[in-house]
Amino acid sequence: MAITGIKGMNDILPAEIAVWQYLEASARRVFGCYGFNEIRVPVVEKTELFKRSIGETTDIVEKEMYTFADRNDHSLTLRPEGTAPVMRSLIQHKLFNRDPLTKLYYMGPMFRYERPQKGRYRQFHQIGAEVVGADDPRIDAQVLVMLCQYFAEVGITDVSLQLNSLGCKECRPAYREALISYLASRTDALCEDCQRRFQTNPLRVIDCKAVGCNSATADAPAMIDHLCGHCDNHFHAVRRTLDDLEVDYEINPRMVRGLDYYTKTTFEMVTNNLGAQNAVAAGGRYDGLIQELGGPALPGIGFAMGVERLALLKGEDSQLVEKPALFIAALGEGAQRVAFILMTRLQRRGVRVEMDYAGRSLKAQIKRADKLGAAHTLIIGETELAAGAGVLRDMTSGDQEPLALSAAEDLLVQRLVCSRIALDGALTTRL
RNA sequence: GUGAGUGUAGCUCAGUUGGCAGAGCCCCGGAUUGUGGUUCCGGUUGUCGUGGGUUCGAGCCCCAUCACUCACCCCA
Repeated sequence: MAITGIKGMNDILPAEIAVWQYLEASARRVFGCYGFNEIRVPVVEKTELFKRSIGETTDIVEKEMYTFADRNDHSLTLRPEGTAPVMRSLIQHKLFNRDPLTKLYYMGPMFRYERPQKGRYRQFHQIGAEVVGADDPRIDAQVLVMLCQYFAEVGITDVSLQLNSLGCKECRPAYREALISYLASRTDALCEDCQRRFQTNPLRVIDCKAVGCNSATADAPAMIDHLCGHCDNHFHAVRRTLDDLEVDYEINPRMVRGLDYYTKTTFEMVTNNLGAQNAVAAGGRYDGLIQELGGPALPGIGFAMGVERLALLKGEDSQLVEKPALFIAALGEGAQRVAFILMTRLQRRGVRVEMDYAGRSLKAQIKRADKLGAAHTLIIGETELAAGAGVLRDMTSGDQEPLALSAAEDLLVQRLVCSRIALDGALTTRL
């Protein structure tokens, strides 16, 4: 019996890696423009970190974490999300002392023990960004603009940005009480889950998708109508800035977050094209988190995107697959020897080159060149070898021209590097 | 944790009332000397998820088990 992988933890095979690399490279490029720098933190942290940040009573902490004891009986957890580890690192290394405004991004695997389904896996990947040190509403807007630009640049268009405010520790408790008393008057209409949780986590009830709950809470009080003066001003300033920047968004007063640390501005990028899952990216402000984790009272805001979900939306794009610039088709032992040396020299100089090693017919070799998507094929047979000139075939047009073997290396480097720049140009304009 | 569905070639899937294990794609070779994409011809590929049971005979019927998928839930 062969050993298989673990449920919900997937291999990303060469055929699908092009999209992943594209999504990651695009994030680096776009986030870089906004002044973000990458940070890499471990995949494992002390369990306490997630309990303190995400919240003891959240589903993630209660039943979804991969928690285990190491050989010294310390409780460790595979990170279920990225913000808490990044904040831990920021506090530990006092990054806020080097720069009052810290902008970080990260990408990597996260782990949650859930039943896998479409767009939801036990090991999944996030690309996230965090800004620490500013509570200016323009920062909220900037983060949202950056998020929207990312989606535009990677060509994922069928999404919408949902915006809400969850208030702060000044105004949320009062709202919570108002919501509980509203819900208490109509518990009969709520689904089983909501009847249980309306006391512990009433905000979750207005986010419930059960039809009963949905209609029962239709005119429930909304957080955005109960914001304190400060939060209300902040929310309006964020909206005004987004309007100035012509960013499309919808206010969704029922949107709630699954992690306890969120305050004020919260948002989700949602889609209808992911089956039961509709969030591709989500985030918000977390003004109390850093202090809660033992750091200074610094405000923060950030988001995370699900890479598997982005990849599902993006789909397979053959244009993203790396193709050889050249295939060398050699016939006969002497030609194969020359071809292998030439191929290696070109590879050393940065050209993607392929050849055949099985001594196949010219027809079979050209067929393979076509299949690999090579832009050109250099044919070297006995006659070419004797004449000292190969035949360079343009695989798109079918045009062929002689190419002196003595000068082939330099000519091909020059030519194929040029075509590579043209290809990059095409990719850039396509965005 | 709950529910439903599906397991047959590398991939997508047929398989009749229980009677020799199939197709398409992929891969390999060929269609007058050494030229790809279209077409035509030929070929390779199997623990029918696994273990039991019924039967002269099981891919098909029965029991168990495992895996996967989707949904609930939750969320990126």
